Amino acid sequence: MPEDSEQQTRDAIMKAAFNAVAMNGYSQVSITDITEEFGKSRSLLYYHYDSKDDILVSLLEYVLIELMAELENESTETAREELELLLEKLLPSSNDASEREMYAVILELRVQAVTNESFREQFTAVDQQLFERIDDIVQRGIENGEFQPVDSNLVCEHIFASLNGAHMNKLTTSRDGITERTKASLYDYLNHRLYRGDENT
Amino acid sequence: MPEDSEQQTRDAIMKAAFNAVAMNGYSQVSITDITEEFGKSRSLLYYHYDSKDDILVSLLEYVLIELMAELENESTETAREELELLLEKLLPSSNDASEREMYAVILELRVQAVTNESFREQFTAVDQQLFERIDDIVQRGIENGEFQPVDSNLVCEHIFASLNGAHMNKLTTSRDGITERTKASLYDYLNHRLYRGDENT
DNA sequence: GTCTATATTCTGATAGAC
DNA sequence: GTCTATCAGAATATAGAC
Repeated sequence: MPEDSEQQTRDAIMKAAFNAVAMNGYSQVSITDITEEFGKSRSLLYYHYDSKDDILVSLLEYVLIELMAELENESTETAREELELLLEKLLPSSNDASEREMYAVILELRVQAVTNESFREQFTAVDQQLFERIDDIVQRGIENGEFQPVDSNLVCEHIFASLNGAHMNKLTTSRDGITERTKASLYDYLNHRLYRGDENT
Repeated sequence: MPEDSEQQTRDAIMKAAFNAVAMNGYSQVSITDITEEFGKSRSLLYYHYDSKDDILVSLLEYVLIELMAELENESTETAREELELLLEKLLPSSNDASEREMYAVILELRVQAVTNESFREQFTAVDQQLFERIDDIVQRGIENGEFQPVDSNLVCEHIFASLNGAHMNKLTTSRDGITERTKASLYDYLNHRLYRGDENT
């Protein structure tokens, strides 16, 4: 099923917009910046999209779809494996620059949700999906006895906040070893609050 | 010690810039917006500040100083009291609009740190201070036997990430009861990981 | 210190040729 | 579909009067 060329061009524009935002941040990005990343003419953007706003709203959809695709389920033996696989994707320890770019762009877009209702709706929906995804895993773990019988909502909410906070810390400060430390602290939490085995200290 | 009038004007401009960012977000704010909040002429801004950039960088300092002032120590009997007093300030449950504005503006500014080195330096320094503040309390609690003998760094890192994530969730999504739920999940964590008393479930 | 007026550059967007 | 040329308006910033 080959993509038609209209869709290819639109994708290329999305990639250009992504790079432009990654480079200078949402607050600085202009149509000219996107054009330069795109490599074609400025007016061509307007042939494929209605306005700058249209491009940026489309970028949000594009990025969120890409994110959710990366988080697709893989079948695992245990709930714990599934949870840790998901967390590893959501909080990659690698210093992979493209992973960082991805989460940086999402953060830039996310903050627009503070003052932009349509952005907020999209993030609300994605968070809801992600929350349910984690909740399913935790409940599965509780039911089959892998996990302690915790209040799943409470634990998921906490995992969720930790993840968002971890990205924030990683992307907006330069404290040493912040990624690894935040991650270790999340696993420490899971060890004590969720997993079985009396390794409590 | 009455402030001189130069400082008063600069403060008024800072408040105007704060309101302008709170209203439309960092990415949309213009000198004209700030002028309208300020109520005087546009060029007066340039008499007191060098440039738009200068105003925004100064706003960051202004807001961070205000934040740190709000978190000033109060003497408490127990470490737990001190910790919870601090967390209450950092994560107010009230739906106070001005508290929300404050954290919204900080978030807007914080995300600029992704692509702006001087912003990142400032947030790194503030986070470092705040981290040490929490770390002191936790260590005090451990030493006097109030808290469990945890790895203080690990626990503080986790509290820290949860706080940032809580603000993010609150400000960029509309999930129901998100503030209370995130907060409850943090206290659940403290109950099980830090406080003594065998209320483990 | 504060204003009005203006210079200048940049922005988003369109028209029209190919 | 893609380009060049161009518009109208908004942006930051400055000059100069009071």
